[in-house]
Amino acid sequence: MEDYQLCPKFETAFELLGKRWTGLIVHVLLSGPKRFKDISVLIPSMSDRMLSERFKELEAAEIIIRHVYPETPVRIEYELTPKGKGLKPVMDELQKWADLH
Amino acid sequence: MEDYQLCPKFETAFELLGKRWTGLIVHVLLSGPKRFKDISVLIPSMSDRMLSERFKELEAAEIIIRHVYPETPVRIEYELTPKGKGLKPVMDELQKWADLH
DNA sequence: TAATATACTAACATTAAGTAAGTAGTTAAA
DNA sequence: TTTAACTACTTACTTAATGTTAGTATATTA
Repeated sequence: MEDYQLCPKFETAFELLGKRWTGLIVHVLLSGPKRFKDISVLIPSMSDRMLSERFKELEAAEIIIRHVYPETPVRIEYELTPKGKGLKPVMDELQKWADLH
Repeated sequence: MEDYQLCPKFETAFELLGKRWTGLIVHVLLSGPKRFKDISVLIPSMSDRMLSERFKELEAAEIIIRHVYPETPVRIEYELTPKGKGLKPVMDELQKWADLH
């Protein structure tokens, strides 16, 4: 098979999105910024431990930003960066596929 | 947050594609049917054990079909089903995103 | 007879994820 | 004024997923 070569960028993308929960978290954030608790309620089968870990990875990959609002009690929100929002077409196509099959 | 509810079909899609290697395997098969060895060469960081396991899962999910050609030696090829090929737009959008970021 | 090839499988080690409980900081109720 | 409640996590431990290495079955070639 010489008709194909794997693109490294594509591989990198899958190293991230191929991790459990990551895709769902991004998908949920596409509907707007959310707090830790919001997401853990929206994806109840995911543990807090995983959410915390995924948030850190997504922040490091510059897909989300963490906003700290110094209210009482403090409010923390996670929001997609432009890079993160760029995943919308991917999610939209996946949604179409999921609906169809 | 009452402005959002997770779609079960979407969740199911991610249970599959959110597994390591699955997305890359599908992506590779979009360029045509391939043999076991071909894919293990194209994705060298993946072990045979994983490829074997993922093939079974993808076959069970009706995303790929396994063809056995009784030649000598026997030739076995894995091909995307129409359902599997339906993932092309998803992969294309992800490729665009990967190129951009 | 030994070597090579394909398409796997098995046994075991390591890493990732799941589970349950706990922490720190603050607010409200008894 | 201890007690409880809430948010955003972290820690310790268990189980599941993945990685690593070696091996199997069948056949062809040297």
